Amino acid sequence: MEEENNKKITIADVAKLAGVSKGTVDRVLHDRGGVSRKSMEKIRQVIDELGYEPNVYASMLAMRKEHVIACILPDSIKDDYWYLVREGFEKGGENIASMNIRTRIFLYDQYSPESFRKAGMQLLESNPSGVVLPPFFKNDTYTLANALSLRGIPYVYVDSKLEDDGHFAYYGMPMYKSGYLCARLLTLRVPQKQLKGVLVVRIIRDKMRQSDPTLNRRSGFLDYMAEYYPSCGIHNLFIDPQAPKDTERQLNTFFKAHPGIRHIVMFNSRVHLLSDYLSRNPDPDRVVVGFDNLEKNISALSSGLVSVLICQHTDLQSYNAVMALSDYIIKHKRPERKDNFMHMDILTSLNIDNY
Amino acid sequence: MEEENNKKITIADVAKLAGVSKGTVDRVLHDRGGVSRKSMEKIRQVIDELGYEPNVYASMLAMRKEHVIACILPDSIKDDYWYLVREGFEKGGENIASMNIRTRIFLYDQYSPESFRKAGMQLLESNPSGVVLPPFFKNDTYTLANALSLRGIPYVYVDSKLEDDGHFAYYGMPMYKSGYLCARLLTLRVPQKQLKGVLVVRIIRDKMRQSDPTLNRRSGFLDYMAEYYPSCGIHNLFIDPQAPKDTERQLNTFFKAHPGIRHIVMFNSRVHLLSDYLSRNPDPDRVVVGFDNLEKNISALSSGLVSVLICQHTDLQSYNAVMALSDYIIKHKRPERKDNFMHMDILTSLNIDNY
DNA sequence: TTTATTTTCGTGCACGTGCACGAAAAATTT
DNA sequence: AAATTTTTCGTGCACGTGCACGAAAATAAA
Repeated sequence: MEEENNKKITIADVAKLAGVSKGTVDRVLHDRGGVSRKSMEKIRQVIDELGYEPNVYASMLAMRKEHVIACILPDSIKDDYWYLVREGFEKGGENIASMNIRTRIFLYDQYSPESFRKAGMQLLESNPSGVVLPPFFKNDTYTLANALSLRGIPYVYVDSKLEDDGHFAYYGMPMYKSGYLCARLLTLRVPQKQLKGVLVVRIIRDKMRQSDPTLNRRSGFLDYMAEYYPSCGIHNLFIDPQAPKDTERQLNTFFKAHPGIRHIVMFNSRVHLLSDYLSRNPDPDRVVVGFDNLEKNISALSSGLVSVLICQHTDLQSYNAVMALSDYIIKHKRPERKDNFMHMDILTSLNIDNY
Repeated sequence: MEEENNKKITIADVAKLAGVSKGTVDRVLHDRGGVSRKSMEKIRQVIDELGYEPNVYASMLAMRKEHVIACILPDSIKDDYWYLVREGFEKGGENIASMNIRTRIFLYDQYSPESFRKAGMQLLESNPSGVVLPPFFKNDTYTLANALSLRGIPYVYVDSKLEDDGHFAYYGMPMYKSGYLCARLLTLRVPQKQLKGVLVVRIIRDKMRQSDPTLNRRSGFLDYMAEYYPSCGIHNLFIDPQAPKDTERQLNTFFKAHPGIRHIVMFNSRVHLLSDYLSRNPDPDRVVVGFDNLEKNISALSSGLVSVLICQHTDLQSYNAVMALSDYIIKHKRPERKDNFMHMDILTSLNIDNY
């Protein structure tokens, strides 16, 4: 459409054709004010007449500001769920390092809202050009989001998302659907009358975190079961991640009481907590479905203890978030879609390579 | 590790500390010769002493050359396999357009090696800075790859790969494994004695293309079947994509002769060719497994005609290829791994969204 | 009309690198 | 030693944009 004939159009070209100086063109390009209505209109017209597009390189070179993309995260051990988020963020950081955009991570204690607020303050002080924001404590996340909005700093939700429309983008998983899919994979090709019952293993957690996305997943799961296996019993077992011994004992007693049940599911990312029990009580007909590609889960999958993992490329979420922000910083481009739901990947022992 | 204290190190800094001019530093940075051994060593030393890293923006700004990334592709109709490759390539193109790197596609007729050679010549004439190269005609692809090597132009294989180590990178699928996985998904939770037989639908194709990657997939499939269902019969049916009527008739006669068979598989990307027959002869117990996320396949999946699709994110392959090449052009960085095998995605009707 | 104030705009340098041109230094030939 | 060739190197401009400084023009106040 535009004339591709030769050279790129520069600010100087626009200036000449509009009969002003490049300084003035620059002013309208950046809405910096101090331009008469008449010149502005003329310049605007010339700009899209020529199809002017700014030169990213020259722009970044001239603009000395050092950009920082920040992320606030629970201080997690390795191979935790949040560690995946972190890895993706850092991967993105490496990618844009040569673009002169730095990344910074602000950690907090996931059992202390106080520490979250503190980390949030530090994040604000670092004056970032963009923020990756996985919601944890609902209210405090709101507060932080508002503070960012106020300063005109774009923030991207990952993992889950608050009811807030001021965000720059969102990368996460369709939680409800993932539960639905989970139920399907758990019961695939199992006739109705043959399904004796299902065990849902859950975690005793303190209620600090006001919003737990896996609850939606649970709804999806229960809805599927109600639809296709209405008479199937759903048993809940609450375990404590800190006490593996107890877990194994609890499972033992449960299965002694319900020998017919061979379908197990966990809605959070810690299905690997069952590994000990499962490996000590092998059963070829058992089906175990879990979530998320933690290393421990992956190895449980490849050793056959877990049948299927449903993954959401947790690391890709934060990676995409970083890239979207850097694209905005560099090219002033927004992502195609504001809310991006990741694909649900089905992992079995046969396709875990190259994930 | 390096001192982050303040400013970025520039060529001028290096020059001063090495006691030379920036021109000389530039010469060693680009291996342009004309530098005495002594100065060179000194400069090299200073460079990694200071941890100098070139400024991408300044570099690209100063270097006026217009970069082109090219791709050579079969001239395909929409919703063909190659169309996915093309989409990914173009997507990558949009992404780097603002970086002043253009993309160009050279099309050829997939039934004419002659046209491939012609397109290859044109590609060379366009003097690209990088090439995305899906092998088709084996020998001619070799010839082209050699020509590129000779000119120092990096080329990236996608889809499949020749036995050639001069390539810059490779993005493709583990074909053998995908066949293995396919067999598993086809027979999942089916007891040995219950499996009456399997139908493999294949395509009569002219043998122009000397290398057909789906043959590897077939081996993987057969190996799995031989291992887990040694007595299961594998039937082959050859159809002509140009003659849908014949296809339907062939399928009808086949299933009249083998009423017990309900497991169907296709190794190429055209499982949608079976849609007509399948929709006219519904059978809830039938299992159909195919490959690749063509639009037509996707809709066959979501309408329940096809049970499972194994996908390799064909578009991501060429997309990644473009990004890898642009990263090399801009930042002189090579991808982490030379040969990259894509993940095999398992698609069912429940997780086709957001793919 | 003159002066003060505000609005509008032009000029010019800086950003860090690539590269051409030609000068200086070293090596070779005469 | 002088002249010539080759090697080595320094200088300076260009790339396109951002922004500060101050000048010019327009407007308001005297």
